[in-house]
Amino acid sequence: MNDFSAAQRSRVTMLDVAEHAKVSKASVSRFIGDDRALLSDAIAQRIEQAIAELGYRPNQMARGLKRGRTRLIGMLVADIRNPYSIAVMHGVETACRQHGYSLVVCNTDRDDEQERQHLALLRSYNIEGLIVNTLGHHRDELHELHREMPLVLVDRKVEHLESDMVGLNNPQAIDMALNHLEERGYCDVLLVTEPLDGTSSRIERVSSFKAQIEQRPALRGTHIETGSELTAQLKSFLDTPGPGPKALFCANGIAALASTHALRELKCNLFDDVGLIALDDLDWYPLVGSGITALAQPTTEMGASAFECLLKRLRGDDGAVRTLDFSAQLIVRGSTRGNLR
Amino acid sequence: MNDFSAAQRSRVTMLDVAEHAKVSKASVSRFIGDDRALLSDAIAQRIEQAIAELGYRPNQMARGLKRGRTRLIGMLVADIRNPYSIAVMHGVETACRQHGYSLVVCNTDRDDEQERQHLALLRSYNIEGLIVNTLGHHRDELHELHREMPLVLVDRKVEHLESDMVGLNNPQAIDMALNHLEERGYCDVLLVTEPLDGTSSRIERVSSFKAQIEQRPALRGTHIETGSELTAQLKSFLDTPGPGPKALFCANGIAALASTHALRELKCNLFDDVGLIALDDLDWYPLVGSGITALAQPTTEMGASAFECLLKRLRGDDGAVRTLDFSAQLIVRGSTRGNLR
DNA sequence: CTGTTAGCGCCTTCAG
DNA sequence: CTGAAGGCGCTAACAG
Repeated sequence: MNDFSAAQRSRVTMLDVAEHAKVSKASVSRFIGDDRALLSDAIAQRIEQAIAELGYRPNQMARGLKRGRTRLIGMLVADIRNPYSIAVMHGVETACRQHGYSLVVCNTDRDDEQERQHLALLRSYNIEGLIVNTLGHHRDELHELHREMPLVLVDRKVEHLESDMVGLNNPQAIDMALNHLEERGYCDVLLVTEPLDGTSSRIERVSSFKAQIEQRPALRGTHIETGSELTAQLKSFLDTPGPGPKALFCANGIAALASTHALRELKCNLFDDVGLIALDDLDWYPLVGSGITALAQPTTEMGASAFECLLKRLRGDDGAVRTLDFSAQLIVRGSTRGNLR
Repeated sequence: MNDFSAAQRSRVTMLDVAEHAKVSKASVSRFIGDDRALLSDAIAQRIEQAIAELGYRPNQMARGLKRGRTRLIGMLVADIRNPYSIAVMHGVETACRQHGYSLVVCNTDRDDEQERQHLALLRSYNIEGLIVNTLGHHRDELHELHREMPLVLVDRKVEHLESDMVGLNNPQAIDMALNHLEERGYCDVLLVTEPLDGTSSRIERVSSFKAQIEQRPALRGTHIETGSELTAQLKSFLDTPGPGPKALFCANGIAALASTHALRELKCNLFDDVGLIALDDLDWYPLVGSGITALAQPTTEMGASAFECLLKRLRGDDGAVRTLDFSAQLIVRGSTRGNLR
């Protein structure tokens, strides 16, 4: 087996190609780049053949060094095990590839220090743009980066950072959920969210919820956060007599998972004892009890949009900051059938 | 807003630091690298301060270009939406970061052509090592890459490619599953797998299954693949009288998802009509019916091991090819309670 | 159209 | 211990 610690040096370089084809490096460079129009057919063919024979691959690092274009996009993700993030990332990756970019993903595990490090790291690799799906503390670093490259926020805002962002139209989604619950005869709604923790989308959802509940005399609304107390809190919600049929509204997939767990611990009959509607649409929603009604986010599309925002900026667009709000889609399943006993 | 298409050029470079600290670039370079022992305290401090004042970050691209070390690891994933892959990737990423490496992830969406492109791409970025979790067609490319850098296969082998690999001890896992089913009184086991498609781990699981069924007179075993016929095939399995209580054995999380879907379509009473044990342990397993019994893979650990294999090779280890087989862990839930009606 | 000449930012001999 | 000089692989003016 080879000694990789010293390897690399053997790779075929532009000079090799040039010599093999008996042309100058510049011509090879032109062939590689978009300047092929400036080459005679004869020479182009010689180069093409030399490249094929030698198995030459241009070194992106070197190109990047020279041109300042690495074709690398960075993405900062708070929690790589959150299906929502994965889905968005999938959209981003696909769009990247279609445009000849590659994606470097950094998972912060919700840790601020890791966010710092990753930010520094991405910068050191000369990424051309950054997609951020974390809390975005380290405002200074972020600002500095944003001076050097375009930036787009996904699902969460960062205060005092003027950048494009793509996310869900939260008020609209809340409206859809409450309309649906109301239609199905639920009166007493408990919003379950992950701890707010300064996450803008969570905060928005809670405040929209509160505001809209105010406007709907038929509904009563309360809200809690996931955590070790969740089961007890749900029990108390279910046991306390209310104005009528009860339903949970889970603010994302993680909350839905936790809530369903808790309901099972409470020996609830899913979902005859209590209704449930959840943001995000995970593949197991149909399998639980009578199936969980969902408000699906167009995650792939959102990821693609995030990349396209970046691309526009990279192409020189310096227009006003854009905010893209996507609409959720209601997918009705058994958990909001409404015929509660 | 700035013009990013032209930007970059403004970043502070090693020369800036050198001038600011009134030393030579070489000294700054030594400071950055591990040669700090060769610097006087006085000069080191001047440099340190200059770096801080200017907010200097070494350019990894340039370093990589010169030294052939990019601190970049590539990972090729067949399906980024498969929770197993994500879990492994999370392990890899964490290990990478702990050792100062970064991870470039490429998702092939199970497409051979994309695998090709991504392979070429990763090479062009001078990654130092590669983790492969795809079918690994394009043997030539892979061989060529493997001459240049260490390679480790995850969960699947590639014929004629002598490289380290980490995966599950499949025969052992099958043994655990069958033991458990037998203990619980099931006699008629249907293995549900994704289409084999040349995926070595799937093939291994099926052949282990067949071989071990032979050895167990108390069990009857058959197997099918997921696909549009799945529901019909399950129905036929359930309707055909057999030697005794029936159980499904899903060969991975995807198969478990599909099978559970199908069982619901068939109006099965989960899991009183039929038992179920599944490889992988997804977070929703406890939520379905009486809960799905799982054989969990130590995914994080497997990812970390994959990276450590790479690291050893990078550090010069040229010993024999290693194969790391991890053990699954049985997690018993309601789906194999066994008291079938 | 084609080749020559400088570097991009950094590391690494090789002399002081 | 420190600095000067050359080059990693590639691109971008310049000249022909």
